[in-house]
Amino acid sequence: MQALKGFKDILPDEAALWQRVEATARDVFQRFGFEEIKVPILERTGLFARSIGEATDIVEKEMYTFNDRNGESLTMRPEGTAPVLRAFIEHALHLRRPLSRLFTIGPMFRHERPQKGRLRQFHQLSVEALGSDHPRLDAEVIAMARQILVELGLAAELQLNSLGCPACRPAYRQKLVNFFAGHQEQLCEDCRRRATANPLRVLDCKSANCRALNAKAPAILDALCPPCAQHLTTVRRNLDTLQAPHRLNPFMVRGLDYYTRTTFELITDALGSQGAVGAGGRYDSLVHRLGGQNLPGIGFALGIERLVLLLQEQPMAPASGPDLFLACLGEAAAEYGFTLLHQCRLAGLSALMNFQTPGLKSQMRQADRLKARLVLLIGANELNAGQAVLRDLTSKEECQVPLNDELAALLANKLPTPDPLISGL
RNA sequence: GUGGGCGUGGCUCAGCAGGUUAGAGCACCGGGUUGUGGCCCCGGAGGUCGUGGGUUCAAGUCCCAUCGCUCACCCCA
Repeated sequence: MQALKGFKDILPDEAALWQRVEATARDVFQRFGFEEIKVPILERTGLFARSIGEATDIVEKEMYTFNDRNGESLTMRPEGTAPVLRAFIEHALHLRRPLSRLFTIGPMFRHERPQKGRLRQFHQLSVEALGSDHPRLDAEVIAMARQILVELGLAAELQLNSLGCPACRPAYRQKLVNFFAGHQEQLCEDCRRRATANPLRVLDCKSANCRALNAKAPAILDALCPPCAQHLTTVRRNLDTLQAPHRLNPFMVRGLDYYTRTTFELITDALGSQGAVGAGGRYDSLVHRLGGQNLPGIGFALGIERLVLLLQEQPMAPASGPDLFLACLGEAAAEYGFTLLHQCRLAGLSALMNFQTPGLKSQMRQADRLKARLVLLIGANELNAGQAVLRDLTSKEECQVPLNDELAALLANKLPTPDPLISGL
């Protein structure tokens, strides 16, 4: 038995990093006024077909889609925006606040060939801000995405582009089609196909010939209508105000059809061929397209696996172990220790003991390998004397402590330095 | 879907041009005088060499197939 291709178990060591990612993100979300929303993993297939776009790769060949027992076509969500917007519309959240700031954390599914930083079940921090088309919102959301990386101690380049709106993009698209039609022989095989199907895609082709040609192609930034151009300018100015350095990348294209105007990516070179740790953009007509009011919005997603990969490349602080290890010698001591163990836990300590009660040396070694801070030694002598030996594993200091009902509280007081990150949750 | 690399004890790997009981490091368990850890020393447990077929007197080592992992392409967080 083994996990499915592209599906991965997250073992405890790695899970610790996940917790750090989530805790950091939640903290940032909270400060920016974003609230959590939890939505289902399974949705009707039509939701994604309508939102992501019928002709996208995701919808055409990457979705986990199947019929349920009623014959209805269901899909494991390939991204977070569509389900969140569905819930937003279904529960009329726009009536509760003028601007809804939502985030969700969870698994997404795409049937792709796995590679570094890409799995069939992957996880995202997904953010949506609904109800405003103000460029300050763009800047705020983008700055928030960046801030999560900053607070994780990660570096990434922020790239920005605008894809225009229904007023200007179709015309630009046509200009591109015409341009590429006149230079077909200079395009790579893939791009000849893209040139008509999805001409924007040609712009981010990696082949040298295409890139050379792209440099001469009509630029989207020149084709933006005045409102879109103004929007982009203001977003950039606001990003500068927030001291969020960014680079304009007119060749940046998104894989989902619903984006309008602002798009952005957080790029790193440490993830193999997967450059983006996060990406997003504005989608001013999506809520309406999904059957809701005509409400603008903007969102982004950060790939948790990718963030964890980046964190793993950094020097890691050694994991901390339990506060206390109870080394019990003999059955009577173990019996006593088992009760004390529980009292210590109720008093707020993380505590462990070995139920088999092997030799003391063995238990000491175990305590050491667990990275326990204190060891309390209880044997027949201690039970008789009513005093046990408490050893600090780092300082090697030992002292006698009374075996009474106050002991758990006394031990809890001996450890006045809780981890600030954990206690802040 | 396409292409490359790889599949040996829990992990990282070594196994030379095919030849006796398949090794190491880490991790794990035990011991180094009777009740004290981290270093060191000694010992122990743990492997159908991914799977199936084939070649051969003999295959972890060669051939074929298959499965899986991995990296890249496509695409994407």
